[in-house]
Amino acid sequence: MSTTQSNTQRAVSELRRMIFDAELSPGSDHLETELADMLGMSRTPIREAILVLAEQGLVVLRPRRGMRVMAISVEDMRDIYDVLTELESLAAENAALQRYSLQDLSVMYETIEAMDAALAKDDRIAWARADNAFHKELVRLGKNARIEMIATMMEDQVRRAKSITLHMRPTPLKSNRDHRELLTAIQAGDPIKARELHHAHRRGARNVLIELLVRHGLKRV
Amino acid sequence: MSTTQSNTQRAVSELRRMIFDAELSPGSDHLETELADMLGMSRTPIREAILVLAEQGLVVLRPRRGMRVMAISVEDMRDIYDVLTELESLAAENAALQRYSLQDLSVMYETIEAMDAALAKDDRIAWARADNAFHKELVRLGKNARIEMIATMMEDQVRRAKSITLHMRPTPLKSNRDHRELLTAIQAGDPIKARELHHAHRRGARNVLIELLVRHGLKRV
DNA sequence: GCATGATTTAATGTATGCGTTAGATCTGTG
DNA sequence: CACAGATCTAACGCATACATTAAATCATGC
Repeated sequence: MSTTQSNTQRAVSELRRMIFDAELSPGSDHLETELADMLGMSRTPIREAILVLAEQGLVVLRPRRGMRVMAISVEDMRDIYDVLTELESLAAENAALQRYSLQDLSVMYETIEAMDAALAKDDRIAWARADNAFHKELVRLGKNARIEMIATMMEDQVRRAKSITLHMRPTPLKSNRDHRELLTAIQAGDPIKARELHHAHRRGARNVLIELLVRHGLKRV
Repeated sequence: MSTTQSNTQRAVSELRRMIFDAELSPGSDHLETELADMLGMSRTPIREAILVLAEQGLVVLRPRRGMRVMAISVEDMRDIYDVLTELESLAAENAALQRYSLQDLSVMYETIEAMDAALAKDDRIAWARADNAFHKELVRLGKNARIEMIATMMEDQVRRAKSITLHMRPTPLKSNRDHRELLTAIQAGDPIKARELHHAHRRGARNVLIELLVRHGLKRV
């Protein structure tokens, strides 16, 4: 590959990965020097990466105390899901307005198939991956670059919480059904129904997730 | 003041101001060295500031060609207003659910008074300031930190376009009426109505703005 | 013991220098 | 004149050095 990426970019993606995988635990503090040693580069690209992560809402900067990995509370969770619910529902509405062909909707169809296959094998990881792909594709079909960007940001912020709770929840049969219905509404060019279906779907997912966090006493993840 | 702010912070706010005031014109390119000279500091804080601005969607980074000030197209405008419409409408709904007292809503009331006063004097600048204050307060009352953050980001991105078109539009009498009605709905604790009123209000504002841009041939601002 | 001011420590903010390399310019050829 | 390759230029990416200063530690008087 000719695309030699900069140390700053590598620092950003590596730190993001470490945050998502909880190698840097939520709430923990990290000095620039520590991270620089960890990633084998000087403080300069680390500083730049930290600023980027702070803008992405993944860490907070505490002068003289390094960066703190953002911990997500139940309230944060609710706020984030509310944003996702609204924006993705608009995306669903807009997608329905586009009168996409079956061809255009093939990716979406494939993600649903993948979700079914994953459930059949009881492979939660694969299921989550396909579920994410569905939501991502939905947003893409909505044709609004800002929504894409914001949805990605919000998803990033709840990534840890979602992976923690992934194995706690009952078999998500309803999710697969919801996705199929939404695809049908988009195919049929019914923006109102697409919006309503997706709104209810996300709202339901939000409540399941919050209930899980509360039940398991996960105040901050 | 004991709060000595860093050069990076100063670079961020100064560059933001220059972008909003079009001292750095939309679409223009600027090298790190040029900006460093301009602000009287070394490249290091400038580089950091540029990264922050890029994450805020105000500039794009073009390796070896400097930062380019983001120019907003009519399509961008539509996308941004759609986001604002959805999220502020949710904020309005949530605000109505809070059952705020008259006391709690006093700021909102004051901004409406200020809008009326500004219109009476035909002071567009003051009107715009009060209008912004109303929307900001509305979002605050909705109690969702992410929505506050996103709304601010979206408003920043359309700031230039709004100030350019401020004097082109007919007297915005309807806006003031809309705001009053919304306040009444929030006071009355009617979330459905609050949402619907605000949704229509924002949608209307979006259309007025887009129509102005198109009519005046402003493809990118 | 405890509070308060002095001292120390170390993390940060910033400037600087330099190697790298993308673009720009130049040069010679078909 | 157009174009490919060689050369040049300068913007950038990064490491490093150092001054600054917040926090921690210590010393001292009550």
